[in-house]
Amino acid sequence: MANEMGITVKKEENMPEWYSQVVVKSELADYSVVRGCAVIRPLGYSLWQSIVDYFNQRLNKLNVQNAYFPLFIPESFFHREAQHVEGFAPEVAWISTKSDNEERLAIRPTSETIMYDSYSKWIRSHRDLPLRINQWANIVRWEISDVKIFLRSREFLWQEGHCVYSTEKECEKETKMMLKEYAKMSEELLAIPAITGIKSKKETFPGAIRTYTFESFMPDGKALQSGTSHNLGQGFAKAFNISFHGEDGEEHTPWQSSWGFSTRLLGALVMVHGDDKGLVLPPKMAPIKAVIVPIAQDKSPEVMKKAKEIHKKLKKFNAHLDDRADKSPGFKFNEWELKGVPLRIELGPKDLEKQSCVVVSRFNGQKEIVPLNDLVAFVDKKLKQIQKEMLEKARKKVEERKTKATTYDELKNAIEEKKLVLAHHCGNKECEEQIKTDTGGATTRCRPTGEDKPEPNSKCVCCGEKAKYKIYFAKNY
RNA sequence: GGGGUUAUAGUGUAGCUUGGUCUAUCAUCUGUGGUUUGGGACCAUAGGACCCCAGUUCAAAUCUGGGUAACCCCA
Repeated sequence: MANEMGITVKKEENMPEWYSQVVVKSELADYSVVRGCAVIRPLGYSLWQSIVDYFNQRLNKLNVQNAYFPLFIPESFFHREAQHVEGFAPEVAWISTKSDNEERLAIRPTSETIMYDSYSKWIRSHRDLPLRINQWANIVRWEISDVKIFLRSREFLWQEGHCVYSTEKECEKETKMMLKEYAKMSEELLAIPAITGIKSKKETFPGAIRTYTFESFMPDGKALQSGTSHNLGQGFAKAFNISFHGEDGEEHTPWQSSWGFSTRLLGALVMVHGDDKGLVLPPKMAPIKAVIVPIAQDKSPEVMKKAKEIHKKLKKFNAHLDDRADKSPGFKFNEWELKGVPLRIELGPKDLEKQSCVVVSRFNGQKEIVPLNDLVAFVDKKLKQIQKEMLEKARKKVEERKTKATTYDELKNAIEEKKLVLAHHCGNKECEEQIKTDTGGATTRCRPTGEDKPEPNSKCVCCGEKAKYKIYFAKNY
């Protein structure tokens, strides 16, 4: 039955509207009265918390420490690195409250400058390196006025890691390592296939010499930049006077990297896994991994008694017992499906007779009758299986959308067909711009890791100049 | 930057052209009581709204002007 409580549009037919409905109706997040900003509700925040917990464990293993730097950045800091100021100037929000002789302050759009000012004081010796610091923070980028919750908003949450190394080699090695960490997290935790590679010159972070990226490919044929790891070279170090005494007694300029991902990942999670009934959460992300729905609970005290028993047994999965008396089972089924809970356990009088229950998987709708005695082991196994199968399913969808283009027409057609297109490119910014114009906004995504070498004597798909590398093209979020 | 559309309970809406039983429709929602329960149950009962400011008028949700906000289209 069509009802405005549920999702009223199909994912395939109108993805922007579908996305907005899923996010709001599942209570992940909500729009706010503040223009350009969204509210992350408890369910949405718990998903972010899952990511934070996972990543903090990884950071600990990688000897990265968490810290916190000011939200405000003096205007002059931006001007120290020429490309950095040029890249961020249009989207910086400024504080207008200040006394006459005070410097104007920006609200951080990213924290390189404010952090590196401190770094210059802290780093003296090669013994102080490598320095690896991460901060969890909120970020403001003001140019955005139309909100797409998690994907585009003026304020968002992220982590930014900022490391300093004594050698170029070590810096490059760890810049790449962090990208691998991101890809691993995307696939293991979020069950989202990661496409990794190097950004083109045009898409490189302002102030960096090289940007590694992991891209997620959405079901509507658009790519989403989901995390980046930048080799900053020595530009910021020079601009912020970071130097160290080497073993040789000489003064040296260190090498730096920065890397980050944001609450955008939650947007990807919704789009990749969600369906016409709402959210679908991978078990590792779901705050509640199973919900128990008793049938005829008021008529049969036995049902409630057993349901409570099961609830206790499934505590380690943070199972939820939905014992609301004023809601029918059908209502509950729909509601928990909307919220994406991985498993639903139905328990009614008919099940009690057989000492079993019905377990339904959210992501494929599969129903299984499970003996009550085997339930805990079954749930454990099933959750692991679902986590794996969700990644496989998502990966298969991405692979189906990958294609290659050797001519400009092929490229344009493939983009039109919502593909992720691999083609030769000359590496010129002007040529990238031309492609963007001709394809209705498709941009170069990345030179895929290990697959970006051009064929001998190959030419750029657009301008016909000698190709420098192979690169993915797709429309962009 | 230019053009268009809209603004009514928590949500979605009817009413506006032609001002007057509008004491504002319907559904959902929220509270309470009861009957229900294997795919969005039902009955009873209560609650909740005309974006803001001015003007016209005996009389404004409705007409006029201004403001504000949102959405859409074009550059």
